[in-house]
Amino acid sequence: MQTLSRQATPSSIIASRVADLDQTLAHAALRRVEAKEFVFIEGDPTTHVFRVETGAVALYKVLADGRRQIVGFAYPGDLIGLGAQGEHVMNAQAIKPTRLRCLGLATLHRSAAQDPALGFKLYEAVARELEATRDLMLTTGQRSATERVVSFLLAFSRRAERNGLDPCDFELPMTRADIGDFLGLTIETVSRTFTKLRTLGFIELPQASRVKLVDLDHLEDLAAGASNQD
Amino acid sequence: MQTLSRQATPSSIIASRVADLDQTLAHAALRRVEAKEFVFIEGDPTTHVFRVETGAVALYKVLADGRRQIVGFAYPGDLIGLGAQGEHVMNAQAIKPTRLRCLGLATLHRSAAQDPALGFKLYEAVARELEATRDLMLTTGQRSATERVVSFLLAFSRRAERNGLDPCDFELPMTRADIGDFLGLTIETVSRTFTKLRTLGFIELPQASRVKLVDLDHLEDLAAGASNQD
DNA sequence: CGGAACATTGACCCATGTCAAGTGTCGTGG
DNA sequence: CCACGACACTTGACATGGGTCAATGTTCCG
Repeated sequence: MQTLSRQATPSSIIASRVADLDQTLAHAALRRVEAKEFVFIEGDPTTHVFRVETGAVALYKVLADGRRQIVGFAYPGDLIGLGAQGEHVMNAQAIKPTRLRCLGLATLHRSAAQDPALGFKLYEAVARELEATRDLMLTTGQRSATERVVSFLLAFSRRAERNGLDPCDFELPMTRADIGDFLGLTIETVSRTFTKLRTLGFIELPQASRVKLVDLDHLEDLAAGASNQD
Repeated sequence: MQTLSRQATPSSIIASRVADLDQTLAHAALRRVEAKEFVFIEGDPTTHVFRVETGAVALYKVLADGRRQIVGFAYPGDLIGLGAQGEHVMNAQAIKPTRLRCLGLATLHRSAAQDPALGFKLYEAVARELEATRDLMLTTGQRSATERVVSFLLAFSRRAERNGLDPCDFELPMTRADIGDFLGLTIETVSRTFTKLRTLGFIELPQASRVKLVDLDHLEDLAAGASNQD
């Protein structure tokens, strides 16, 4: 979820049994969902928290007329369903075949009542998501189409790097429509921007979903707002 | 902070000593800041959490070239500074004379280590903010200028109502620039939209900062996306 | 009373949306 | 193995909402 933000430093003062959550999740029930299948939808009672094991999930809200805002993508290691009170206020839909660990909320609450470190850890997890969401807001609220797309690619690249993958050659799990609904742009604008970046020689696109970042320096400049003639 | 979302239901399973936070804050040091004065700025070490007692505070991030995204306004009762790890990643600036209660983070962490209910309460507080931020994202990412401004006015109206004030006649504490930077619009567009709503007879503007909502029904329609010819 | 900050209004323009063809690409069934 | 259909993506032509720039009005405070 912390898609557009740098990694937060885990500065918990309390660091006793914080492994508990991972522990519990490791033994939790596994659930498989196919691409396009929902993990939960708006209005569902919040019964579980999920951790993505493999695959990817899009989290989004929709307006009455169908306009859609993806508020984040969840990749392996990310938690989803946290922070909802009573019922879900958004949809979680797999964008590729995905495996999830499921943790009952009742269990979680019971544990949190006993273990202060756990409550604190939940707090930190949500705080990181909040941070990521605010960064995304800065992007959709203030940046141009090119800046948005480049920020998105660089954020994805950083994530790949953190996970020990090649930060300059990766497969995007989501469609252009997903990227558009994430960044507040249309499919066409996303596509045109990709083409522009390729023409400029900053990226390569061997296939639609495969991206190779060729000129990091210039990309960083674009993300920072060059071409606004400084 | 939950500016653009409906009130979250306080469904804490654990509801023992949750008054502790309010208790502590009631006795905490009071700080006064003038309009335009900062409560904290980006990069400041996170030493305190604040609760707004009176006044209003804008929370915002800035891009290198000065573009600004306000991610939320904090009004009396709202907590600010929660969720930051180590150092602040945004600015908190009073938009009118404001009084704040200050709570040392060390104290807060110490309490959270003892009282599971407190940790859980912090979690819920941040979760509510996350929800509000995501709603705002839906607005800035997908809605037209008119929809954004109307959503903003209606959200403000609901807040007034919750606080026992007149939901249809209120004083906006922030400037047009603040509203623009909150909604991802320019000052001029905000101003023109206000004028348009006045011309349509949906609102009145006795002064620039005073708004009277005259035709709630039509405003609700606009916020929902009427005029997109349905 | 004067000036600074804020707000409004107008004219113009451009980035991005919209609409409409095309062009892959992939999976399925003949 | 190929043909077909369904999607996803790209590209082009055109339209427009909202940004930019500039002038004017308003409010408030010293």
